[in-house]
Amino acid sequence: MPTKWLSKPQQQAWRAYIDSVRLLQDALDAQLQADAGMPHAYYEILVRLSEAPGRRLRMAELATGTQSSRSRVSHAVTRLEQRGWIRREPCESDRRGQNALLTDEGFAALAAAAPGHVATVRATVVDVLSAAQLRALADASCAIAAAVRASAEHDGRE
Amino acid sequence: MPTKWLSKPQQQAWRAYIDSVRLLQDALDAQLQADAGMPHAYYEILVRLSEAPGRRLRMAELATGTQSSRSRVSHAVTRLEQRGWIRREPCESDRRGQNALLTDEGFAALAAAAPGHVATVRATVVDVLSAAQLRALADASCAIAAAVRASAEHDGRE
DNA sequence: TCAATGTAGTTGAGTGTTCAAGTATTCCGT
DNA sequence: ACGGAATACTTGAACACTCAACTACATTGA
Repeated sequence: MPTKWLSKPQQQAWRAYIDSVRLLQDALDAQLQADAGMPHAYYEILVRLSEAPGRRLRMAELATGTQSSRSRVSHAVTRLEQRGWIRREPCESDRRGQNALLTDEGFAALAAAAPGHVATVRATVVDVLSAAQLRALADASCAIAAAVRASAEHDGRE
Repeated sequence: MPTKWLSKPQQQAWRAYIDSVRLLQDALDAQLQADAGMPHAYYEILVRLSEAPGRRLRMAELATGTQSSRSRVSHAVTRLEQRGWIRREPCESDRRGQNALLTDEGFAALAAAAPGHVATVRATVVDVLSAAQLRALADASCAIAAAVRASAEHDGRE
């Protein structure tokens, strides 16, 4: 099957999108690294844990919750454990499992980092889009996420 | 100033967006790594060079063109040079400068990688959104990119 | 002309991510 | 009950990126 290339407007849209994504991610990482000493991915891990009952989650849940690989989470938790922000504990019901548990220090670090992060998110995304634009962005994002998951499944099952 | 937290719909939109971004970037990297042996960032470097007159660009232009830091591009070009896909050459007009030049092998590698990449972009983004959605995504992206650049400038000048 | 300042690019150390391979445990079918 | 397959998680090596420091050249202004 011959490749169906992108039309001009499609290509422009794609580039605008992917460029903005790179800029935004770098900005988020830079802000959190400078002000809170952690990359954005780590911040998201702390957020998930802080919202979980008992501030603890199975490693796999943490991975799916943050759209990450198990390996990534495993390494990240190791790092966060070294800083005293997370503890590991064995899982009751499944002896293969581990829970990651947010410590009080971790919660404090998250609480300290949150205002600056939210300010950045507002300054770069939420406050520069109209409500309708933000909704449209969310809709498109859901469609994209679903498509990525679908195509990953496709690849997996052959 | 007390932090102005995100409203519920704002937070949902933000999470949908940032989750989809992570999924998509990982998918793009995985596809290109598997099929073409390079990460997405390297692919974009080759694309920029392929479109430039004489297939060559100053390092700094390459950096701004790919929304990257100079350091990132410098490391990447070193790596791509080792694979024979890029060559460096001194710049005529400014003896501090370097041009990155896409080799024929590099162009061939890009040509080989392009169909698979475009297919992924279609399957995950372009073909799953309506024309209107894609336009909306592009608009939002432009606003985001502008805001990121503006806030970076803000930080820089103090 | 010359010193000060700015710009272009590189480098190395430290950090984060991926990939493949590993261990340990649980699940499933017979 | 038991052997094979699946699941949960970790690990180490290779790779990519960041940050700060560095060299080299250019520009500015007195």
